[in-house]
Amino acid sequence: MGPFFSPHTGDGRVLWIAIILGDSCPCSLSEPAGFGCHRRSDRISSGARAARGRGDPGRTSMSEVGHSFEFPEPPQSPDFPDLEAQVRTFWDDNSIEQKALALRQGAQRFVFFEGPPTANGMPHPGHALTRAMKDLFPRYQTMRGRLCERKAGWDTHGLPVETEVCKEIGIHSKDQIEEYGIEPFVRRCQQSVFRYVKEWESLTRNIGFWVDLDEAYATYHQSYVESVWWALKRLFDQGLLYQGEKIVWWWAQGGTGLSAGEVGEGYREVDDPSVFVRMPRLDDQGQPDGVDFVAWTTTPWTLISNQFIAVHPEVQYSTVKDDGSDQRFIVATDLVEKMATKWKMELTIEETVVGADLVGTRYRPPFDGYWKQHGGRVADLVEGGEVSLMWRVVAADFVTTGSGSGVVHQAPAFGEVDHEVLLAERAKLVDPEVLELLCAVEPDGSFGEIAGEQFHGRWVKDCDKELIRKLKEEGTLLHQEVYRHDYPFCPRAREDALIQYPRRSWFIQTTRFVDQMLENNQQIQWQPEHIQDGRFGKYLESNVDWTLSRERFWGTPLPIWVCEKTGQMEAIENYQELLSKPDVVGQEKFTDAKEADPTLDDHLRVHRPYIDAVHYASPYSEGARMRRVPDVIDCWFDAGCMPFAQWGFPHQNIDRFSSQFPADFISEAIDQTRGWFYALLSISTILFGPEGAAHGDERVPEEAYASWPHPFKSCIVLGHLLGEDGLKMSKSLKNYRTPDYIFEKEGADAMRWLFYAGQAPWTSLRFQEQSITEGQREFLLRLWNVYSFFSIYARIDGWQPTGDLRAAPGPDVKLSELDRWVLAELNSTVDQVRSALDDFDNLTAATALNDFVDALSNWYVRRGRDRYWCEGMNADKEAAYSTLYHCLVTTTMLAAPFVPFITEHLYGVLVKPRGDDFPESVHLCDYPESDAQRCDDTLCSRMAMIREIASLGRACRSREKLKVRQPLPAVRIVLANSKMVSELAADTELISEELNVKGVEFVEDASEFVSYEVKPNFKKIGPRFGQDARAIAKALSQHDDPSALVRAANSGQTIPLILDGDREVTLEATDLDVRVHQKDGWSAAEAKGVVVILSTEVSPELHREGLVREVISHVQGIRRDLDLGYDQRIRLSVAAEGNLALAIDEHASHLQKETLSVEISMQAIDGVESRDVVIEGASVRIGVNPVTTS
RNA sequence: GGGCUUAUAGCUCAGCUGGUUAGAGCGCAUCCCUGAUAAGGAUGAGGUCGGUGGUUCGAAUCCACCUAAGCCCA
Repeated sequence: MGPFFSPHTGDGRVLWIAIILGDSCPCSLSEPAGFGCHRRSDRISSGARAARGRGDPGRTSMSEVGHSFEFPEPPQSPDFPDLEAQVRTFWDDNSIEQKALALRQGAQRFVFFEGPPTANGMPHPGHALTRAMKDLFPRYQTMRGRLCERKAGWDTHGLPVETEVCKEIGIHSKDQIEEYGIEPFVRRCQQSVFRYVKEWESLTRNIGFWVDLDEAYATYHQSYVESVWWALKRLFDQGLLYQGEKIVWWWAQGGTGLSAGEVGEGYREVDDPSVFVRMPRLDDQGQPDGVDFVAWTTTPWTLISNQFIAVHPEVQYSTVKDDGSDQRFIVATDLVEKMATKWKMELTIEETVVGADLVGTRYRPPFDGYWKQHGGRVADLVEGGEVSLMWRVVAADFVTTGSGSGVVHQAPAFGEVDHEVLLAERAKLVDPEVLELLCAVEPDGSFGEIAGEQFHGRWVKDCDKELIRKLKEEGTLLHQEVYRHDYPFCPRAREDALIQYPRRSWFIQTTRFVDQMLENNQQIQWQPEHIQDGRFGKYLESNVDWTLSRERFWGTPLPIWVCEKTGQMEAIENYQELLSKPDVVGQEKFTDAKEADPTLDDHLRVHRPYIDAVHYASPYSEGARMRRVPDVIDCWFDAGCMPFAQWGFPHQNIDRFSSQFPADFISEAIDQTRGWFYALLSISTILFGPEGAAHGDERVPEEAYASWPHPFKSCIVLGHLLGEDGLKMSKSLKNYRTPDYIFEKEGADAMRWLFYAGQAPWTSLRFQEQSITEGQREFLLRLWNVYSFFSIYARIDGWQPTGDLRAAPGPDVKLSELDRWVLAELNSTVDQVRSALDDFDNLTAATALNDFVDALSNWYVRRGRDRYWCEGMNADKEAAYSTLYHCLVTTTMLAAPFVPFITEHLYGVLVKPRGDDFPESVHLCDYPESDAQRCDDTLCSRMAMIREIASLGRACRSREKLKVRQPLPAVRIVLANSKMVSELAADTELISEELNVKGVEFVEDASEFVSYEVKPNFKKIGPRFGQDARAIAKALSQHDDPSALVRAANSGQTIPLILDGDREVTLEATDLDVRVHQKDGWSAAEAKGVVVILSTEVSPELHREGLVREVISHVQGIRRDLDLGYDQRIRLSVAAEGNLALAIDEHASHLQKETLSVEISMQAIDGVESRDVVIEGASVRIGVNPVTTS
């Protein structure tokens, strides 16, 4: 054994490139600057590495020698945030995003609509989720070869903006805004709109959402506003935009209605009075007949404005007599007992009728104000005849007997449902207008004159007590109690109770299009599916006309001008049209302001108050002027116009609109169901549907009238992101971290992967930092480790891929079975990922990718590691490298839409060193396609069985406390399906290596080790035999020779079976489900269809072999502690005695090979790093001395 | 009060159109590996699939009701 004995060749030649290359570092020859060195001693912290700068990920490392190159050295452990920062810079410097678009010019489009966020609030992790999801599919489709433009957008209007500004200047009521001045107020609104745009842009950039921020649309821009105006004009001209009455939640002190969202914020539990009021029934002559309806309400102040009382048409009502006083009342029959208790009366039922029979009966309201004016009036019915105008019983389905008396007081001015009753009653009249809305309350919340002197001018809620006292005095009040319920208050003035109040508003007649909207909806691909007929479908079915107008300041002005004399109205579609009107004046309000302050945003030209100042001569009345109505519109309408307004259509960009309509894909969170999703669908339906309002405008291209669905074909509805505590993320709870924190710590890819691979996108997700780290380890790091493994050895061997981008192993490469297997898995993964992504299913795609990377790392690489260790190149090693490289590159490309940063980096280090023949970015590549030739289901299921067997073998070892290091004589395998035996026969080597056993034996007649259980294959048996399935199961389980059944099945014979002693059935092999179970007394483990029996006898020879592996293990540990390079030679000394010494002697060459020892000494060497280890209780001194070469 | 959704291991979640041993990851316990190593891996414990009733030969899966939570509306 010479000093330079080579463990590989055994003849003293030193073949290792690493050793020839120099004293320390095998990569020194062509080390690209800045890429570091793989030697352990060269290890530096990630921070220091970042400071050194590793160059851009696209850096090539062409060697000086011809076309050959070397893969760059992977860092010891990846610093993802650092890598991502480099990738961002690479994208920016090389305009990759723009190139991805340019590359697909002229290709079939994949249309994506960006739902505009508001930039006057800070983005939070939830926005990272939507942005990640919005990025995945466009990125994928681009790689699939389609052109996907992504125009960013901002939602800029609405009450939230106004509220923010109000907070800033310390005011909150509408009066105060007017006092402050609409002009400065609106200008402040405009200035605040992009307050957090920097944060939004940085989130967008950091998460890797490719979207064109430079060409972003903003809803307040003139061209956008004018598109909205165009839509409104079309609606107005078709009679679909009208003025009407609506009951709104009204903040009386602030003089404004509140949106549903704001009202929702302000609910709290309060005690309100609950009163039962007598309303005397009237006979045909209009005289009380001695029976009183008992009506119930929790808002006594609305009694003054009473118009009807309502009963449920199908509920039973009884006339009852109070035995004490002889008074008679009408209440719901079910409630008689309850009322008797409440009122402390003895009530006797005299007569019972159904509610419908009471309808039309007249009564007298508790207050006289309106009664005096309208008490005797009647109106003509459409169906003929007449009816008293008010104060009669009406039918209403919402009446319940859950609370109150079953008879409900109706004041349509102060309740939306009550108001609907009024509308329904109006519809029955020949002249609906005669049935006016009674409202005894002024807009400021005080009673009007009609309420009488006592209450006039006072805040209604303050009057409840006195009102009740008055009723009591008059004997009208039957009973009073306290009712605890939730009631809304102004969220910005916590003491101000809101009231429902009628306002005149502008409406869009969406109800006329309900059927079309439903039809449209049916064609949309929703995820999750239940949105279609569930939340969204139900919402459409219960559609009410869209309340468009807002009595506010910062929003798209409603483009209706009214003749001040005649009330005739006109809609205007853009500023230009306005200027073309006769004798138009007022536009100088804006130009003057602009002159005074040149920084004034030009877009404000079309906003309040400047637009309000513009008026023109009325064509309807000589000398009269046309002036704009004061309202602005609901900002949801703005957002819903986005498909055409983002282009300024139809005033410009007609072609861009038509090529980008409808969208293939949109995605937002669940709260957008009634928000953006509804706005998009309804506006598109009423404009571009078959009966849409856009018809007749010749600027509208044919493409706009696309068949359903439009304006979006598929939609992923995202769940909400929850905080670590499982609660909704909220600023006040401080239960979330900003996305920035994650970007800096874990990186964007880790966060994206969590979103895609963690759960279905619509489940609400608990955002736990820990799950980000887990996903990172499980997928990103695992992939990284495979890459790292590959690079280390490819560098050592100087291996280089050939062929095209993905460098699939060519026909001359001698693939091993393991290679063929991993290639089959790879190609089936390609298929799965593609079809899932085509179907907008990120979870299935991500799971398939994850499984593949797991198989690649934990089976392919692990099982094939030693193929890369042997010296020099050979056919098998070539196969191993080319297979692994092909898998890595393909996986990188497959994963690119999911984790765009790390894949860009991997592409940079795996592909770009090969030269300039390939796309400069992974995102400019075509998405991998599978090679059907490589798919092999049989091989895959066979390998799955081998992995199962290996797992069972390990379970046996674990149970017997036998380390894998200890070789064992044999493993016996029993398969339920004997056909698999021949398939697996070729794989015995794999199994024996994995389980460290000397022999593998497939046992067919295994009654010694296992017992058979034969069950029916219910899936086949069930439909065929129905009820007899159970009897068959019983007969099989009680069969006296199960192994005979198995033999019959395996040989393809039919199996006759007697049921319950007489009936006979015949089964085939496929009707059976054979299981094997281990018998006691053997070290065995079982799974479905297989039992593995381990032979645990350790002979002295095997024991010594185990001992040597023990020594090897320790030596490797020492090598690692000494930071030795992977190919560093050592001199080894083992001071061992007895059995151990014998073992070492016996297996010296193996020991040398495994530990890269040039020589082994059985005595301690002086001056050498050594350590004492314990092997089987005995202390052993092992010394390791690195060989220095010169 | 109405609509929709959800409920599966200690935690986070899979479980395809019903098929008889309900899966993964994390955590935990035990252990392995050490030439991907400030990594990696295995094995194990842990579940009457929210409850009750029904349909069915068979239900985590379908139906009804109930309970709890979330979202939306009122």
